[in-house]
Amino acid sequence: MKTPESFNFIEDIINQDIVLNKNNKRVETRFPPEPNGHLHIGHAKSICLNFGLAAKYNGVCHLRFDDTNPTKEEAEYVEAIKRDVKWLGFDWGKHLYYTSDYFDKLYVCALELIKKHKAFVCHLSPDEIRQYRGTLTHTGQNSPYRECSIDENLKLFEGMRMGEFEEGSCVLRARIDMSSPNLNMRDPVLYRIIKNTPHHRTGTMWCIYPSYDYSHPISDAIEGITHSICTLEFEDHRPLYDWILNELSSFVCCHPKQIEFARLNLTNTVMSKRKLLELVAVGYVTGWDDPRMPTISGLRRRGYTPEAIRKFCEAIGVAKANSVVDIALLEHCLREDLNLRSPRVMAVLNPLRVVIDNYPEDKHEELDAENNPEDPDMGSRKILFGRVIYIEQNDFCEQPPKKFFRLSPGQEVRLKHAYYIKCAAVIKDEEGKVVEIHCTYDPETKGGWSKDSRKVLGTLHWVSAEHAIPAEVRLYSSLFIKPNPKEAEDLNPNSLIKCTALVEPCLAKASVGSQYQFLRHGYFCVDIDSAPDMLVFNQTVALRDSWAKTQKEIQ
RNA sequence: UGGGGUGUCGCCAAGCGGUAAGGCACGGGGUUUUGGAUCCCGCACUGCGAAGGUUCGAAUCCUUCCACCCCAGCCA
Repeated sequence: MKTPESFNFIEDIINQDIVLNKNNKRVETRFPPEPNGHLHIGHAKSICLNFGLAAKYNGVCHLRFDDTNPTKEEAEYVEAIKRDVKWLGFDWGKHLYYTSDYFDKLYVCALELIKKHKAFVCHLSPDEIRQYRGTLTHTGQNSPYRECSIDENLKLFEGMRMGEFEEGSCVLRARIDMSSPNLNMRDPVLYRIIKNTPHHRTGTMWCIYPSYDYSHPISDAIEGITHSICTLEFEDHRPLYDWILNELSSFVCCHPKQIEFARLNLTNTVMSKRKLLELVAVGYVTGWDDPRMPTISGLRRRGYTPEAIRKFCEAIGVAKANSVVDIALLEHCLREDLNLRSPRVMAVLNPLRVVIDNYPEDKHEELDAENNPEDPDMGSRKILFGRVIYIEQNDFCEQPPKKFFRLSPGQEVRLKHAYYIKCAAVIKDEEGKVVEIHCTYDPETKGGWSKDSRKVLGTLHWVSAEHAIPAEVRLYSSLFIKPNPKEAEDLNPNSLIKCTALVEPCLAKASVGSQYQFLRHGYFCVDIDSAPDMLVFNQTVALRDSWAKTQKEIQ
């Protein structure tokens, strides 16, 4: 994490540009998603970076949909992306753009390149283009169409636009250098023909579409972007980005600076659109918003907060080294945020029936329970106590290991907000499994305090058998077993475990999305699958569990 | 084997010639009506991919080497 005085390398560049009075000290960035899929936590890094930089330098950040390939893009994704960016807490204001807004301008620029003899229509087949391009170690060969006259090219390109050629029969190419060691400079494709696939915004108005390499620098320049931030794999494209803007300098007003940074990788998950799509398509997850997915919609449904994600993006820093961030850092940022805002509530996931023998049969009491020890302003609620309660199965052990602070024969524990109890008898089934225990309580310890201030080691959560309501709880762990998953076989078969829990009655009217801490378990939120008669909770993240560590040491 | 990048603690990441920030993870302790939270302490003892060199002084400059990542879509 950076100290307040330290800047990341992009900020260093911006600071220097400001000192040199570049762009009139203006800072303008953009987040340019292609509407061909859903945003994920990796995009969040880019969004936080671009919008964050703009905010920090009193600039603006545009949201621009890079919609130059109708065969892959859909309007539905546009709306989903807007929703996600907004949810993350960023506002593009009036700066919502589409590359397709610039198709006319892009076309005129292409004409200009042709007139300068810097672009030509090439009739080589895709396969031939590949062959002519050469390899990493061998230079390419000039296309036989490279020396066609300007007038001929103008005519042909116009023909392309008019739909006179079939898909794949020809393309517009830049005329740069087939012997360049940088393959991107070997006469790259600027326009290709796409017929029969209407564009989600321009319909059938165009049958030629600009490539990323061609449209991106021009779109940036049109919008007056000062710093065009992208990921590392575009580093090789920067000479082309600059070449295009230099050749078009009389047509576009400014020349943005392309800066590349390392994309985010997280342990135990995958980030590429292809792999995420595969998880959805194969049905390993229920959809893009499955709570196990690293998509923004998945994280949102899981119960992540925008604040936690932003904090995380701040914590991981921005640099050029390829890296894989430990998912534990994301979870740390999440807990840090949820700890302060989540009301505490009791839920028993694996119930064990407890009868308190010396508690009157028909009696029940209302007890006070604070909603959040971190925040007194969140107030308190009443909880109901009675003769029969449920505790967690693993909060009882007949023959406890060392350092077991919970209920066992002879050991006194506190029921949170209620009374001290002691185990008096254990009832088992034929197989020897504990099915019920009988306890006695100390009436002098109401609220969980004793006058003699005797110590109890453990405090257990519980619910009243008579009042608790059932709820489905979905427990999640990482989608992949290995920190750096490669194949489907690295998938975690137990990434989702469902169970039926007993929860406090106050949750009966909990609304979808609302977030709670289930005491001693973790943070949970109400899932959209909830029905009036059956709440469904997603485990957002478990509480840190030092007992689990101690147990491992003991073994 | 061409070009472009990157290598600082288990994982991120500051450092920009003056003697290795911070966060996560991990370990120890205090406190605690969540084995939560919180607080304190420890955590790169000539070490910054390696080897040489320049310098009073090098993670920072120079040289050579090594490792890893990206590029041969009419995808972005």
